[in-house]
Amino acid sequence: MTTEEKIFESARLIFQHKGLAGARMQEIADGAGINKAMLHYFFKSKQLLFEAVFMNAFSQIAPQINEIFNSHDSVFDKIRKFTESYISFVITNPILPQFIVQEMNNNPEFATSIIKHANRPNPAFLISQIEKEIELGIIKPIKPKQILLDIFSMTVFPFAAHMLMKSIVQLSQEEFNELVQERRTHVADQIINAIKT
Amino acid sequence: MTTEEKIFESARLIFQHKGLAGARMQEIADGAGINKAMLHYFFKSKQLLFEAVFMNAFSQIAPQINEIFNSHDSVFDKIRKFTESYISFVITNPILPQFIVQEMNNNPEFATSIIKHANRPNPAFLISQIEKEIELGIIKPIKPKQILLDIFSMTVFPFAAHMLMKSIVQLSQEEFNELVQERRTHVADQIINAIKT
DNA sequence: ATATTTGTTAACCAAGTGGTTAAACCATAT
DNA sequence: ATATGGTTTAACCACTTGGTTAACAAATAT
Repeated sequence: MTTEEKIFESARLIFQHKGLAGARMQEIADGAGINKAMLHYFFKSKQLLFEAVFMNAFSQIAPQINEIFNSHDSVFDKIRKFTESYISFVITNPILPQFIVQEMNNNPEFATSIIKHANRPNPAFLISQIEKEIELGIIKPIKPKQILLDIFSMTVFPFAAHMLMKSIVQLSQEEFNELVQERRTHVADQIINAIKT
Repeated sequence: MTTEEKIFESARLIFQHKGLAGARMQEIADGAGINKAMLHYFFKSKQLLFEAVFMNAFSQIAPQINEIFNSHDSVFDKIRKFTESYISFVITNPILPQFIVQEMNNNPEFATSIIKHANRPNPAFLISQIEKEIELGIIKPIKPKQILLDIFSMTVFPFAAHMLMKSIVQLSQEEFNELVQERRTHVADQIINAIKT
């Protein structure tokens, strides 16, 4: 692993756990096992190092969404594939959703500007597909964007609000892990049951 | 408004927008229009001032949940009442969910210790009620805790992940506001349609 | 009236912050 | 071998951070 990679990895861990404001350059350097000056040698400033980490995180999340949303499956199949693959992915990267949510909220100007450049998810095709299936009588007449909010909410929230959910629903870590595994199919079942005619 | 209240209000605004790590004592003092020393005079330290704000936020969220969850309504009525009243509440306090979620994730030791003392929501009664209605054939056999996760996810996530949802689902602020208003009934409809036999 | 407690301020402080610099290190090309 | 380029470090710097102090003002109690 090159020094630059060691820095990036350490920065990723610390930024994702403490956020931009909570992270310390010295701590990132210690985590990478190198001198603090190297951070600036490779990444110029804290802000730019953070942006590298954030862009990387966001670019891991975005393409998956487009790939499935723009395929040629039926809406129900898309919902099944999306929740299945997305929850599987997030299970292996559980801090990612909360990191992206948090930094987009805390830094809205920066976040919105970044996302215009990145190939952000585009739900337009899926939305028109839902409208068609509503006309065909396959799906109940529900605003497509409400359905999208439902899907993302049920998929992502238990990870983004990990500690809050553990506390409110009174879950042990094992119980949480088990529920979240089951959600790979549960979420699609719930959504489809709710919207099918 | 007393000086202590002015400090608390200013601290609330700044902590909720920037988090514990991002907030600056000087900025809080400026917001309250008083000298920085007064913060320590009334609240001893940044950590304690933060905890006062956090506790207050959490105590606004928690009791509502218990009140509805432990009433004598049917499960479906509870779901309708909860989503309706909770979304209405959060519409008037839109930063609250993201604040609580963020600080609980960034500060897990503190958060879990706080919540033991506060009268945290207790879903035990509602869970046993769901189990009963499953046996009676009113509700499909679904793990009650999955249903709870579904309810909280669909209710809270659009607020907690405000910026992300606006970006991914491509919502203007007006569109977001409209959808969120409709969600007061939409969420209950979706959940009930998904779980009723 | 006067002592005492409570509220308020400006000035200060040590520790930490992100960031810089100049010198050293080290591989490789000449 | 040695000049050259990128890599790495220790020491440093200006500035910000949360927090303190000592003096002062303003109520309040005596």
